[in-house]
Amino acid sequence: MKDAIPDINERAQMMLRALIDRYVLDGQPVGSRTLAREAGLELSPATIRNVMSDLEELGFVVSPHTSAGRIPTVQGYRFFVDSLLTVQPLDSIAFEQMRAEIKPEQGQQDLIESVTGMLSGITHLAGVVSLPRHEHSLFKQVEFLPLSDNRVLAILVSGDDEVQNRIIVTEKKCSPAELQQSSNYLNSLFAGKDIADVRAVLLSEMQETRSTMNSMMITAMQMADQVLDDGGREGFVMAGQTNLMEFQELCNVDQLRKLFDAFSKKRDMLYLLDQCVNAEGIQIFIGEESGYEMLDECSMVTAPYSVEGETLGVLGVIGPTRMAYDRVIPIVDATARLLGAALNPKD
Amino acid sequence: MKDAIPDINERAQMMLRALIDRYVLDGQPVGSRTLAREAGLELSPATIRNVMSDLEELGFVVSPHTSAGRIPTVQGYRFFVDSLLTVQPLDSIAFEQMRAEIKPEQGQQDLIESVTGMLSGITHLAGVVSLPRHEHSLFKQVEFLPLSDNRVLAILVSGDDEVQNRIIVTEKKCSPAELQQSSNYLNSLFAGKDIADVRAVLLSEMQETRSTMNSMMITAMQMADQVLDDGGREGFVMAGQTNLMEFQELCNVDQLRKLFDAFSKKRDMLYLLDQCVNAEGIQIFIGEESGYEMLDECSMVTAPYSVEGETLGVLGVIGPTRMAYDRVIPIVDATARLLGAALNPKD
DNA sequence: AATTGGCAGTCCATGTCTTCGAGTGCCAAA
DNA sequence: TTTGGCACTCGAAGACATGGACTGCCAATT
Repeated sequence: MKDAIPDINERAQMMLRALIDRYVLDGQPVGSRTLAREAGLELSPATIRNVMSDLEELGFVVSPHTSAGRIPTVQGYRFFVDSLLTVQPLDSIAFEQMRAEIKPEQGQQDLIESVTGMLSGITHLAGVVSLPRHEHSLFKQVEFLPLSDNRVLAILVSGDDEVQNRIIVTEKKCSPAELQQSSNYLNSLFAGKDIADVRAVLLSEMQETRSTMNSMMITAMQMADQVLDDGGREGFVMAGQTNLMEFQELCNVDQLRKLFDAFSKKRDMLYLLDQCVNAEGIQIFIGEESGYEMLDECSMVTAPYSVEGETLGVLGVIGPTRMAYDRVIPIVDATARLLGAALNPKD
Repeated sequence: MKDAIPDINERAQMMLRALIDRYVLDGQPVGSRTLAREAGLELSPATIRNVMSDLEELGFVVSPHTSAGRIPTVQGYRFFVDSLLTVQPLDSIAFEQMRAEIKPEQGQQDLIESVTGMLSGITHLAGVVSLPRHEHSLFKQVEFLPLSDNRVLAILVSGDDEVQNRIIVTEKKCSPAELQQSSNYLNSLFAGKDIADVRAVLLSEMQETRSTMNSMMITAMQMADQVLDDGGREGFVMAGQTNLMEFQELCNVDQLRKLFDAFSKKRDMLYLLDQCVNAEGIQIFIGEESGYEMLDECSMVTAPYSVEGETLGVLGVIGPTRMAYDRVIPIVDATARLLGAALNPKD
């Protein structure tokens, strides 16, 4: 009873590390014999057992039943990644290989998809990339094309050369000439401005100076309002979900189904990803820490990606709790950097 | 040896139907007792056994082992759907419900996705819809926007108001004015023409009359060439894959993995769907008939959808061989009609 | 005080046996 | 042609024994 601070001495730490390393390999509970052989320390199994007993008391490991070896708990992994894990940056050869796989020339959507695929391909886990935010992108150009009746196809080009097209419904039927007028008007008025600002201006204008506007202007404003309402056009891209089927601990169909269903719940996934977008660097959710029951057996390693200091989104991988964090972390990190670079317009 | 044509009399057919109906319910081999109780015929199990023995000889059923009931073979299903199955058209209430779920106002991509989701939602199977072909769509308008260096963002609007945007690489750096000229030129020249024709004209023009064109025209032609090369922009949309996890016969992880991997092989899936696009109405692949090993335990029910008599694509569902064909077929059929209608521009 | 070897005990995985039930095939009777 | 009866087969499920891989604890050793 001398000290409440647990005696988590160097040797015990070494053992926890060795145990996790071993457990990551095959997912089997690790016994004292095995550890004695593999830990590098010259100790007998009996000694190991004593230490393991301590680690168990600290909550870092458990045995699934009386006469089984130990497996790491969530707390065990947490301590491991926080204090024990030394990540070395990706070696430059691998980094260059990854860079070569990313072709910034392509459109943004394709870029994101190829990055997601790469992420899952390299790690053999499920890769996920949230679509970049567009909040501070610039209004570049808008075009309107008449469809049937009072439906109009609007094409909005923003400063980063992303094109959105959307069908909007107008109050009355518009002639091609009217549409042309409207787009000219909007283009001359707003070109180069920040889209978020444009919306704000638009709304106040419409309320305050409505009477002084002619009908063309009103129509133009109303259409612009619809176009610029991005309605939270957020999303994410996933790849390699089937990789998770390789892991026995996820291999019962029920578990898998839960997982896959979760992946298709856009709202939940976005919420989860949003939690990571504000963090500085690599974030690691282990098991239940994510707050989502369906991801209980899973961990998530994420990193935000950014262009010129502004964070645009998050990317990462989802895999079983027993993943090779030391290998995965640098890969996620590198991918975030590379994606940021590829999205930088002045490359 | 009197007759090679098997004596597949009415009663035997009734039994095969009853057996399949029963087997579809729970996937368990069906024994003579059960059938005697449920088939509606007033016959003893012993009689049933005799008939079953005949059906087995014909290859319509097998028993997985000596003392088990019978299950239908692929040939059994085939005979069932070809000769025994009476599909009644979807009742009008259900049909109207489906119609209400399809909103033709939205863009084509969204439409396809919602239809795919609906298909899998209603059938509890995996739904798949191939993207509509665009071969005979009309050239409506093209716009060029300068990006960095000699990259140009091209926006092509076709007659069905689909918008494609693509980054093309030009030989030399183009000024905005030049781009404007080029697009004007192309728009005036080709507006309203069939895109396939436009390409053909383009190619011959470029070769024959090159000398008489000014440089702007050449540039315009070259860019148009890149834009119109649709590079087989074909694809498909899938939904509800996780529904397949409900079926025990697909529930071992290996099988599932094969299946899911197959789903993500774009090339294979397209080939498979292409096989159905030429058929008139509902097509049914049972088990190995698809020619794809990974779909051995699966059946596929498809129907082409078309607008004004021209087939644009295929849609359908993928599920276990023991699916409720009588329920699924009318749904697939109705969906194809509804999608065709929703895609019809003059709705 | 830390480490170690030894020993009893626990628990799971595996294999064997048995039993039980569902189902078939065949035969003789109706 | 249909039916009941009977022997037989096979798989699923439970009981049981065996072996192996552990742990926990204790006493001996360093």
